[in-house]
Amino acid sequence: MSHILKDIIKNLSIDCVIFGFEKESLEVLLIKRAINPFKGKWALPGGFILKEENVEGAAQRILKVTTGVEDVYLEEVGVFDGINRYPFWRVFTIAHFALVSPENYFLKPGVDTSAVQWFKLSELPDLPFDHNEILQASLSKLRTRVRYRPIGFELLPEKFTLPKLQKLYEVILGKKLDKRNFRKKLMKMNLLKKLKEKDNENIRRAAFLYRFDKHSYNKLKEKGFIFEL
Amino acid sequence: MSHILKDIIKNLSIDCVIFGFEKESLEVLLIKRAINPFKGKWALPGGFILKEENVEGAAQRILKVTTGVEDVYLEEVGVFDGINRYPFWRVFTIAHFALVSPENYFLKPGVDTSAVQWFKLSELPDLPFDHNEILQASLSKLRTRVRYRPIGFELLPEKFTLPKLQKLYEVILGKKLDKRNFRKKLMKMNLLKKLKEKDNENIRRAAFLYRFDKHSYNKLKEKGFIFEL
DNA sequence: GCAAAAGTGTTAACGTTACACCCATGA
DNA sequence: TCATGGGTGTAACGTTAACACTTTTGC
Repeated sequence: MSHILKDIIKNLSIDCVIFGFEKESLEVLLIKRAINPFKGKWALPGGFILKEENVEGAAQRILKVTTGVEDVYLEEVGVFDGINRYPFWRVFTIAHFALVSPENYFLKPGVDTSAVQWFKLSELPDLPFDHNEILQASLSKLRTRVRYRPIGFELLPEKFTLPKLQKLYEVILGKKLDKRNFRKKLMKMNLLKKLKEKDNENIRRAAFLYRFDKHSYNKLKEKGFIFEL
Repeated sequence: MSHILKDIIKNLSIDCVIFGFEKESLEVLLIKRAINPFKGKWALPGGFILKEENVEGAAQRILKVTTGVEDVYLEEVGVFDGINRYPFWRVFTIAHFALVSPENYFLKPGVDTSAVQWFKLSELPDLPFDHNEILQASLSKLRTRVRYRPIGFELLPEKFTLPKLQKLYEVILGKKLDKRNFRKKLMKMNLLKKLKEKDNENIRRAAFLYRFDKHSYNKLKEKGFIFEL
């Protein structure tokens, strides 16, 4: 850590599982550790909390300085408390997951990290500490959460197509969805604004772009609307 | 605290909202603080984590020594992190809620507490620290949770009647439920075992007693069953 | 015998699921 | 012109919601 010891709360850290969706699959951003313990191993980005920080602030700072990823959607997963989870002294860690649209960010290995890289869920290396466990818990929370909160959009660029969104849900939930039913359900919610533009990717027929309308969502939510997919 | 300072992790505490259901209403168990800060005020039971403890163990110990409530259902709500939430030094607290069937326990004020008492939700005193906020967050989590996990039973004695169970859900969810639909839904789940006994309370017609069948639930859960009410 | 709470089925409305063809575009 | 993925409606089904009367029992 670049912070001196007296600045940090020694017994409390943050670890983040950063999820990204790219090339039709769900990926996790790992850092290669440049310091001990586990120097040289791929691990979740993490770090200690500074004395004057709150939890969310610490998490955002740590993501930024270790990976270059900035100002992202973050959700607390829970506290991990294994007595020997950190080899040098007792550290409780507050696990989070972050949702990121990979093309929005330039990755740059930063503090205490020698590399940053996306890994497909199916090609994850074995992780040090209790990071495997944290990853599983985060994934499990993401899968439940994504059905009841409109957070899937956080994994896509601001403008996205319905086929992409559907693929995203299929990948996260691990099952195929019916195209017509999926669209019908989403459209009835009135949360997506159809744009005049189309997607210019290298596919055959271009798909219309949509934007998630956060403002409408907040208004509906106040009236008791509950997102469900 | 009765523990000397070197035994505790100074920057990490536990606070618990203990919910109980009695006389047809939802109540919260508060303790009267016997030490500073806020000596003499009603507050959530809480305390510091010991160096060799895990979080759940600490929470169970704290509940036991402060209120006499033992071995209860506990769920983590989240970390509360206000920089000045504890006036003497920086303390992050891991908030939990506990579910308790009040008649199962003898309350006894213990470590650092001079009294223990149930308060109706509608008659809560103003709480010190960020305990009002913790209480609201816990209540909100309970309300969501109770619909998707069979945890309502934790608030009732082992044997309970369907009218009591329905009342419980009505109180937590804040709306009246249809008797026939409620029973139909529950019965179809095959989670309740009807007993031969009836309730011997001072009411007119006695209601049959039921027991939640945890074993069946676990088996169903493995097969993908999701409780929903 | 009456007041108070327990118990019990049916129907209509609604939401979910299943399903197949035409369209636009680039190669 | 054909291969690829985008876009669209309807009917069957299952689930939820609405609703009223009979039973038991203590007073």
